[in-house]
Amino acid sequence: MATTQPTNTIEDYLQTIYSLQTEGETVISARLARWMRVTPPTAWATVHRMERDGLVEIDDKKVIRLTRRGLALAENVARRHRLSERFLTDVLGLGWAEAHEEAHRFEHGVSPRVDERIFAILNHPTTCPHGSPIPGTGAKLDPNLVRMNSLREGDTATVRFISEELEEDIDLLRYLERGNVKPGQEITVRELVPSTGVVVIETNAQSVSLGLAVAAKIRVLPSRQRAKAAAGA
Amino acid sequence: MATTQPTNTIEDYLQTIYSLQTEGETVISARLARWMRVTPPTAWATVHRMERDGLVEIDDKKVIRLTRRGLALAENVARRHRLSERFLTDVLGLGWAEAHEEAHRFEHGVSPRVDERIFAILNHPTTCPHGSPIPGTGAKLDPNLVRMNSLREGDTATVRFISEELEEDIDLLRYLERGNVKPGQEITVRELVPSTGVVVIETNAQSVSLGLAVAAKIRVLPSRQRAKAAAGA
DNA sequence: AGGGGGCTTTAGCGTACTCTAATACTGGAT
DNA sequence: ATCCAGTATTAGAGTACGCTAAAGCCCCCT
Repeated sequence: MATTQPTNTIEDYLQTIYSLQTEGETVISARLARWMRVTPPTAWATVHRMERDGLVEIDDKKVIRLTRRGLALAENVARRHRLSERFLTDVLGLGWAEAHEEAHRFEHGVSPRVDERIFAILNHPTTCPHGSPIPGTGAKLDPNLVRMNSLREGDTATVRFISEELEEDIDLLRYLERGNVKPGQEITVRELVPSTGVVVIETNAQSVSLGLAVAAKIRVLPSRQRAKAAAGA
Repeated sequence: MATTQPTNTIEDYLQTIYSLQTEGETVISARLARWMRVTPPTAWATVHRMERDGLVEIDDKKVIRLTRRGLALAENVARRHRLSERFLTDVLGLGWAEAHEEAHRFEHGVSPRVDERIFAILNHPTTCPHGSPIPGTGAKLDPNLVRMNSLREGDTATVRFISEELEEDIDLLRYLERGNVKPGQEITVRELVPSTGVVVIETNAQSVSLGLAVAAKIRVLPSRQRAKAAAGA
């Protein structure tokens, strides 16, 4: 059962599984391997250690799911991560794009006492700078959000959420930051031709091009809108 | 030569060796083992890995000394540690006694960027809350300081520095905090009888008793003073 | 001289985490 | 029916760090 504190590695896995799971993705070992930048056997072994320790369950289709205990620990890690991001941007003045990477190192050193103090100093924030809700605050992803790739040309919407998955790519984050594709920003879809695989949006009078796979991991709140198909997964 | 980043463990050893070395103590493996709370064979193996990696040298008397490279890394760790302590107390409002323990976890997550931001926000502090100089600021331990156990009854002095070694004992730190034995505090020696092994001092009208071994690890700046013997090691 | 105590060092082990190479499985697409 | 891609899994290895048990060393004190 491993009563001891999870290692940094295990904390990272917990956090990743948690993010994928809450974003409605299926978690399998191979995906974790890519995300964590380790080889498949490494991820496999680690996930099985987690199963042994009662943090996850693996069903017959090899889908990994957090147990109650794993979820509790994962929420704790995610909270520290997102709180750290807020802290690093709002108090220390780090860039929006760098925050994720820095928080990744920072989060492991945040004790409950420090968590509590940071939370207070930030005035009880409910989301990280990229829009993910901070566990423990009661905040949830707004179910009215829609994936950006499901908008149609001419649609207007407000950016609300950048997937944690995209945050792993700091160059992409920098590109989004330069293009102002950040929570709160209003956008208009200029071009969206599925066959080209590209969506072009306008933010603050600048035009930004994104691949559809990327757009699918950005969630927006449509403005007026003749409701289109998919909202969820 | 290990170009890779030191592990947290190695960072901790570097920091400990650095503290002992700059406080004028001789560093041997057994002492590190006690400080790090590991068994002698563990400390021995770790120190030898450090030697292999060019961080320390071990002379024929088994005394461990930082190499140029080890020193540079150690200063970096010590800086992050002491800066973290300042930050945790001054910005986050943690207690003086808890700061060391918390900083111990915190320091490993502080990147150069974060170091730089914290340093700026704190307005370029030169010491940690317990009086240790922060490397990189040019600050050094004042050579006029004297170990508290070398004072005589009736002497008055100002506390300037609590050894990092004492900081490992959080109960002792709490005791010192309650008794106001902190940098900046003026004290008067009420009793100091070597045979009893105890020194009794007065701070802010309260009386505090300390063992001589502890007093030897607290440095003070004597006030008027008919100079007594030892000042250094 | 002899005995301790404290320190060092070797030997042997165990866990976490990482890799490469190679072997299975599984579910489509030809 | 077959083959391929992606995935899972086994085998074999290596490093870092921890531990216990058991020698060795050295120096000091009686």
